[in-house]
Amino acid sequence: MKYNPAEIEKKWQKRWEKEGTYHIDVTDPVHKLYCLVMFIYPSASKLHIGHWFNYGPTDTWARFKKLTGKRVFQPMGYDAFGLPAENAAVKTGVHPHKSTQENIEDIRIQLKRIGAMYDWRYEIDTSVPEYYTWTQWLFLTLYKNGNAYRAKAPVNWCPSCQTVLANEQVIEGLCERCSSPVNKKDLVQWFFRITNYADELLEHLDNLDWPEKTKLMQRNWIGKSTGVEIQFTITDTGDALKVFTTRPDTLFGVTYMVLAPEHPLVSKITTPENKEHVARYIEQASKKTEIDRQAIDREKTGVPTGAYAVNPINDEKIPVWIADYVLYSYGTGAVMAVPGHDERDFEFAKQFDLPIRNVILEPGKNEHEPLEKAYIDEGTMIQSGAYTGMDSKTGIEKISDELEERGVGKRKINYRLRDWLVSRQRYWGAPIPIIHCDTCGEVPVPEDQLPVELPTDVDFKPTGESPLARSESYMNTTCPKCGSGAKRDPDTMDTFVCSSWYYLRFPSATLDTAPFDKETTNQWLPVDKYVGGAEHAVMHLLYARFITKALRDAGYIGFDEPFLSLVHQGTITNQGAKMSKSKGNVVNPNSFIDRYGSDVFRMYLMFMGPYEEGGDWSDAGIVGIDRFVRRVYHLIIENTSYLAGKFRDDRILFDTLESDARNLYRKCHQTIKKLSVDTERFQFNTAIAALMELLNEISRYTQSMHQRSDIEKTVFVHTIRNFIIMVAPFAPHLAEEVWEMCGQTESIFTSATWPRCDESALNIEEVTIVAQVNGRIRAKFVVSAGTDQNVLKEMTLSNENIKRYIDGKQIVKAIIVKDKLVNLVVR
RNA sequence: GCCCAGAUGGCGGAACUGGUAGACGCGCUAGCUUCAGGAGCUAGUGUUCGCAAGGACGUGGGGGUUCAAAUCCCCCUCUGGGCACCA
Repeated sequence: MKYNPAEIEKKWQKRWEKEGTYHIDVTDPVHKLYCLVMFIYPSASKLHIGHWFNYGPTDTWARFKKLTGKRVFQPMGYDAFGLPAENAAVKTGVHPHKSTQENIEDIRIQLKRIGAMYDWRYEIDTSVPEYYTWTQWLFLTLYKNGNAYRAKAPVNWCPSCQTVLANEQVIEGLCERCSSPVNKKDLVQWFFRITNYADELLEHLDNLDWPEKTKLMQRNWIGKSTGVEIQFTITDTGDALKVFTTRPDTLFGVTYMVLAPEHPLVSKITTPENKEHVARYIEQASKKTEIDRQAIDREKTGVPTGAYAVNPINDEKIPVWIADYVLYSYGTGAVMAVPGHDERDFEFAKQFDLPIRNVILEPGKNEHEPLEKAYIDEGTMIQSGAYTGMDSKTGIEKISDELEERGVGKRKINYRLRDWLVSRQRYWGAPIPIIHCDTCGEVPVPEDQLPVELPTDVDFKPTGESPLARSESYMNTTCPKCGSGAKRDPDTMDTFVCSSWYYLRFPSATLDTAPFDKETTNQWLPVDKYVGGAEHAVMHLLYARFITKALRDAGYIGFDEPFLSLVHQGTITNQGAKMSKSKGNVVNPNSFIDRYGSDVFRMYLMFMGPYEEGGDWSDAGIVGIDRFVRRVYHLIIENTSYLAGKFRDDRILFDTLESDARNLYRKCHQTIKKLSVDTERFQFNTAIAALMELLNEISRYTQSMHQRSDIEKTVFVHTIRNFIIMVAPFAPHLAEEVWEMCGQTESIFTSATWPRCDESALNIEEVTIVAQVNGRIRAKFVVSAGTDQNVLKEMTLSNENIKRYIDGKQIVKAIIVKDKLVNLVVR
């Protein structure tokens, strides 16, 4: 019989579905394990290799855990709101609801072909009212707790997408979606107060089993810095000018001040003769795109305001400038410039011929040498009044103390993280459940009036104004408070809001009275293993952590973190480039599934290399996995007479085994050990290699099966049964089929348990000793393990080839490592 | 510019706390088989010198530590990822 994956895979997928093999009863949390892959974005109707690489291996891990006795909950859903669907709709005229639902239909069929353990009864779709009702509930919950607010702020605007963007969605000054240059605009927008949680988001990273790289990215994004807010005084007006610095030790080196062009004090302190220049500069700065502003190699620009400020440490009068290298959104929007010890200030000072003062002496340098560039590290304080001679580290503390005592400074912590801008001027998203009333102001839609349904009869062409604003029937409503006529909020939510809480929804996917059942949620969450792309390191993953904490504080859940353990699959590239439609290098998995089957394809993806590294796509080796799978299939067909027969006995005593039965048994248990460790750690490539090694050994063993003794046949059956169970997570359909051939009637995933390693069989009995002379290998010999060091030395000395290298020489030293090597050092 | 990760045969990749470099697979070579299919089996396969025994060289480049380095330290090159005037 020939291995026919198409037939076998169909058969088992049908049977799993019919029997509900992977159904999980969420009311019973005993041995629960919540394994989650990032749900799918259904913008295109085809699964690509990246999806398979995400879902296949994760399913392997989940199946492994199931076999070890866990009750694995593995759901799947659709992140269905979002710009790509809407942009496609603008182009094709097909309504995004229609295209999204059609895509989901296609995608579901393809997902099922993977043959993963998804419990489809818990499927979710973020774009349907059954889901977004609760996205709106989430918004209102944050609103009630002061974590959602509306404010006017300079925000990122994508002129192509015609909407605002969160900071996280601006990549190098370009829109994350469409790569257009992003502008700043002053707009009233909705924000989530993620900065309230900045410190906790930073601190809790330490407890998470996440890739260090990802934690580091989040730490950098949060960007905590400790310093002092120092108050300078504007001489003419008496206004306080506050600046934040991490280097109060350089305070004696301040030679000018700089305000961000947007700083409110600018208009007040600018002297009449400078008004025109300043106004022109502000005008120009506001027109720049983020790219222009951020280009680091660009020359610094700025203009003096004509005002002066007084340095509180030495009463020195210094000029105040405005320049766009100072960001209004960070700290106080103003800086004290220390050109001697800050690269940016140095560059600016050079540009405008401002004085540069050396106040931190670099170790080994002469105080009177002029600075060639800013010295930004620690050193000895000089020209610093009473602080001269102090090391800068101490100086930071001492000067901070003095400023605090005198009431002109305060220690402060600043974060780079900004509040999350969640409103969007687009159509295909969850409407913001707020009503604007002329008398009552902002009024939240009462919960019992949710959902605020997204109307379908809207012209969603992007114009920069929210499409919903054009729908009178949508916009006009009554105020829930006073009953008079009022307007709905015309914006929709960032799709990252939908995905910031979906993991909470899964176990309660069908619940229609609440976003999630409190008890079930607290039992099944946090997610035990979360798998998805590293591109979400700071967006989705940070948002989800924040939402979890906010809901905890609102009293809905009893845990701090949503994802205890995180794995990122690597990226599969093609010819070195990320696969994308525009590059035309997308590889369609379907041709491989048709030819080799799902088992072979997913296993090949796992065998290609380390899971977390990904790699460049090549189908060159897939035949290797195909051969492996067929060899397994044929090996079992040829031996069913033993497998289904009387040789089943798991109580084999290793000590009674001899020769190759002993070796096979040992190999079997070595493999069990390796598979258990490697599969747990997502090291699928080496796990599969170990399975191949075991198969090679079994094949050799079976060549003389007919003349083997009963005990030898028993060892064979024992090994092959364990082998099938170990193959099962990697090639589930194949495993079911051969398991059935062995006379089993129930699914391997419900009837088998992951084998336990017989430690007594692992003792290595023979070892190869490497004999070296001066560190170079000159001979090898096999001895039994534990052979005495002196014996090893004697054997080395008497070795013919070794003799050639030591004759006539003096042995200075002999290094002998038990069971490993002998190294003779001769002169 | 700064931070992080990496570089191993013709190819994908293995290698525990420094102790046989190249597991496993692809490819290639030879042989055997077959109801000739994109099949199976056996042996070989880092480079190089040699009939062989056995040498020399070898983990991006250069230095170092050590009896011993893919592994530890320093410098450099390249590749991938992140941040990008955050004071």
